[in-house]
Amino acid sequence: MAEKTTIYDVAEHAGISIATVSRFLNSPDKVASKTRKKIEEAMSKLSFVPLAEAVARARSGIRRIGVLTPFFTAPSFVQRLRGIHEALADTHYDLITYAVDTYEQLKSYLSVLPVTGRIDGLIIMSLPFTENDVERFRQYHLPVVSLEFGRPAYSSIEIDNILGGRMAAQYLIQKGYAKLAFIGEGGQPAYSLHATEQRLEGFKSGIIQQGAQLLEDHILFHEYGMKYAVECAKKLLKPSERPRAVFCASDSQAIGVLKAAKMLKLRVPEDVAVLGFDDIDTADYMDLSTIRQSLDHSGHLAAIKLLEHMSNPLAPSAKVHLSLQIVERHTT
Amino acid sequence: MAEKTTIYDVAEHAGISIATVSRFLNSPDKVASKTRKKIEEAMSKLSFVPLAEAVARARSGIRRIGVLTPFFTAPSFVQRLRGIHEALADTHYDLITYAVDTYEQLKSYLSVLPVTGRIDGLIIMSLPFTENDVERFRQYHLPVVSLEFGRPAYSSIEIDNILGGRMAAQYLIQKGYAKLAFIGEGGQPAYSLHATEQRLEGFKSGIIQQGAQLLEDHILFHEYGMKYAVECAKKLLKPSERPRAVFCASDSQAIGVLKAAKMLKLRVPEDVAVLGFDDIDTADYMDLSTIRQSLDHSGHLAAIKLLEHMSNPLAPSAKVHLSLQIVERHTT
DNA sequence: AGGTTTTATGAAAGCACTTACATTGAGAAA
DNA sequence: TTTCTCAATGTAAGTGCTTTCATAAAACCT
Repeated sequence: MAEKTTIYDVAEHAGISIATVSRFLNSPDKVASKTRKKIEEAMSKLSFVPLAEAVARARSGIRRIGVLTPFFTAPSFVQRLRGIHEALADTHYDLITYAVDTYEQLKSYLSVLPVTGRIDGLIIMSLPFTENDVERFRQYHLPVVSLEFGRPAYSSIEIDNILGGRMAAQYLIQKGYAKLAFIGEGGQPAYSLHATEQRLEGFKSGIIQQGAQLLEDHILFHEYGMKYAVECAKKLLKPSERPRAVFCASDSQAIGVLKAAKMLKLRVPEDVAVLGFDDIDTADYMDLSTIRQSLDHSGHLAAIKLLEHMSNPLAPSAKVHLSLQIVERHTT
Repeated sequence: MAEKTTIYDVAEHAGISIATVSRFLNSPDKVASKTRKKIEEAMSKLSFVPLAEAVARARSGIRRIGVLTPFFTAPSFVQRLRGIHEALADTHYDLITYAVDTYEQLKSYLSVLPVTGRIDGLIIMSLPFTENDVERFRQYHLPVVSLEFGRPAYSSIEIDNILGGRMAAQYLIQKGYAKLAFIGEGGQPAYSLHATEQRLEGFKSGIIQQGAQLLEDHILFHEYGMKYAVECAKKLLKPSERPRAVFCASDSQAIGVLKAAKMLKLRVPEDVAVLGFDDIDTADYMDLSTIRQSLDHSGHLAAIKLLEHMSNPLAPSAKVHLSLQIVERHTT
């Protein structure tokens, strides 16, 4: 059996110390290019492959962070992912994305990930988990930070959806719109996360407070997807009893409304005003007024917090509440 | 770092030495049953899992695929990623994304990833690499499939950008537009990938063939980003010598042109027609005519091909050329 | 040139375990 | 009782790699 080549062999062959070889493996930019060349040469000559087990042992960790995310299709998830990536860019952590499609999958990941040792830390994005899961995370010492959903006494980055709804109401009413409507996503119960409902709740309460109108007929839910959004919006905008302004629980939906309005030859905001939620990249392109929850930033924060938990298991868990911000563009 | 319990903890808890614990793990019959009991007790109480075992399990059951992608901000990357994820969904592969920001980073990943054994297969997305890199991949037996960029005799999923450009020209001319313009992304040389240039080349050749007009002033490049796109489009659309139709090397840019047109109160397509490239999700929302390269599908294909290479190292490498398709909506 | 900061490197101390070797104390044989 | 085994356990030296710290060399600054 061929004797394993180790970094010692490589080091000897290249006439340098093992430390430098190791450094080359982990952060090549810290090694002079001249040395780098020598190492590369030696490694390829000896066809060296580091022993994963030894690496893991020496690092006492696998250096991987997992992200549990709804099967990414919604832009908002991508933006958060971007924030996470950014925060991890100059650490030595690899990012593994676990895209969740069904409730079963979610359950399975939640129970398996802590045990298998595939990751050193986990970010749960916009997905619900139970106190049981938390218990398991604790037992296996898996640090977890969640986004857009939280558990008591467990770190998370959240926004105040109720407040967001209220802000929307206040803003629209103040702009002079009295007959309001709401469009949200129904669909998958597992993912709903109350976020939509909370936004609606806040919206309602704001409306009551300020004395405007939100007819039952003007509260609509539809499945995730542009088609549905457009369809739904058409239904909303057609009748004579048309709302003056529509608040959507997400930008994607707002874009659907925009499209429907165009098809019905309605001017925005002259005939209907549209307000979204999220401020995804596209919102800017489309001049959509919306409520910004700093998506990139929230991902970033989650990653930072997770790193803290990982480097210091005693770090107190904390909930971060991101502030929301009305972004006025040309649809309101 | 997940504070793993070690055999030291177990040993301490059981009041014996680590060697005995280790022995218990490896050959339990060498340990007195009384001691054995104590160890078992301590282990279960501390929910101890030997690191090496965890590593081994993590490595044997689950393999890893890396994706090298431009720091993802462009929707087209995300869609391809989605396709990859989808293809991997019911396999036992974890997906690790490496977001590349600079040329140095790219170089570093390309040279280090094959060596470190962190991944079992690699997908390179829209990023250039050299024959040298290919050599290295071979040497370290790392299966690689690339997207939107290829190497001779190496598996990749590509599209014919020149043809795409030609299609654009043909289509626009046939629609009756004679004065044409082109907008592409300049910016980072590392990422450009010729794609833009090739599309322009094809566009030009198509125009020559059919005898239409493409003034030098009507060929513009700008940096990546919506701001730049809009700015650039404004410049293009302002003067009296305005083009009748604009072909953009990407949908994002086309959206920028749409926005600029709106700001300048130009009707689309009555005053200017706009044709994009990619057919990203948003294109549909915006009713943008475009040339579709099935992004999701290409990611999917790449993943499938990679899996094939991984399970059978002798599988012949192959280039897949995806076909392009004009999607006519309402901007042309 | 002189001093200071930066960068590249090596020495050596871990990491979580394994294992060869040493030690201990019982029981068996003398 | 003394000696000899031998099973049960501990000690400590590896394992291949990472990482901290110190140092030497190079790059910057007046």
